[in-house]
Amino acid sequence: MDVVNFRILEALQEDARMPFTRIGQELGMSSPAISDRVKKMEDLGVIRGYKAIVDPKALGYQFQAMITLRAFVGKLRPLLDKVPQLREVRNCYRITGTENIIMEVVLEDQGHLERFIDLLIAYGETRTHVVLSQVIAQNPLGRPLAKKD
Amino acid sequence: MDVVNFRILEALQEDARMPFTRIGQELGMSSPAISDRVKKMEDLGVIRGYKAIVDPKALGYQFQAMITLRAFVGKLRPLLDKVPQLREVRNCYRITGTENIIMEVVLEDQGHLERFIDLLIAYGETRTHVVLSQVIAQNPLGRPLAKKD
DNA sequence: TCTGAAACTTGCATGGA
DNA sequence: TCCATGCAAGTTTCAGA
Repeated sequence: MDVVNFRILEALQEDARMPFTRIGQELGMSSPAISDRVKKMEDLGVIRGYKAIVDPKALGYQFQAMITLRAFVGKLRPLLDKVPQLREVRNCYRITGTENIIMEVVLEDQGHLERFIDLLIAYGETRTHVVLSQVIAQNPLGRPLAKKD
Repeated sequence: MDVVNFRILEALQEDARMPFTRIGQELGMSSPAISDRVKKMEDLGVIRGYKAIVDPKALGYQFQAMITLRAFVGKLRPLLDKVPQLREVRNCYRITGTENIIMEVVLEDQGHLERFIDLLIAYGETRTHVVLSQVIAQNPLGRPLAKKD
């Protein structure tokens, strides 16, 4: 993971479909050299995949919400098993603190929000925060400053 | 936005680098047809871009955290202006509720977490939840069920 | 939306630093 | 180990229908 790899990561986090030839041009390298480095980073798990970023609003999802949940005793494991089946959940984290879980969800309308909360209250106490706007979205990950290599 | 477009979105959310020829094969269409539809969805803002998904741990970030913040009077706007400059912030949302802001951050070590919190307390009261694990990451967005088109 | 041709990109093998 | 070159295979783009 030298400076060149971080430049490549920067480019691919900005546009995952950027051709290796163009990345190579910007770095003064050939495309096979870029290709090799990318493959290596994929194998090492540094790059976990490439995803199209889709706008929920444009698809008809009126709300986005962050929901925290404090699981009832014995209900955390069942919830963790359930969450992957919920198409509304875009991201879900186990966290420290009084709440156990925080998830980012997309909802079609108010009725959908209500049904979704109804589903969750079987597992724990929830707090819902409707998203007003996204200030930062998928900010690229840069090189850690403390890293010495 | 017909069913074909949703199939294309599905494919590109799973792997943004998937060739249009292969998407076309799976849908029984030619690659120019796929290309046209993708370009149209880009122009409409349905597809906002393509990003490589990078593993923070593999880059040397030891912690991930969700931080909520309740801004002091008059401090919300300055914070919103500041947040885009913070490389630690991967996502940031304005939300409803007693907290105004929730952000997902990556941190190199405990000292880094401390410095970051120190920076934030000038703007409001924070609550930090260290991420233990990510249960769901970037779950693809599907077709809204209520949508009629 | 498809076909077909041209331009471009990627993958692979070889060779050099 | 890392990179450049060259070639073959695959992909995207553009025109015309």
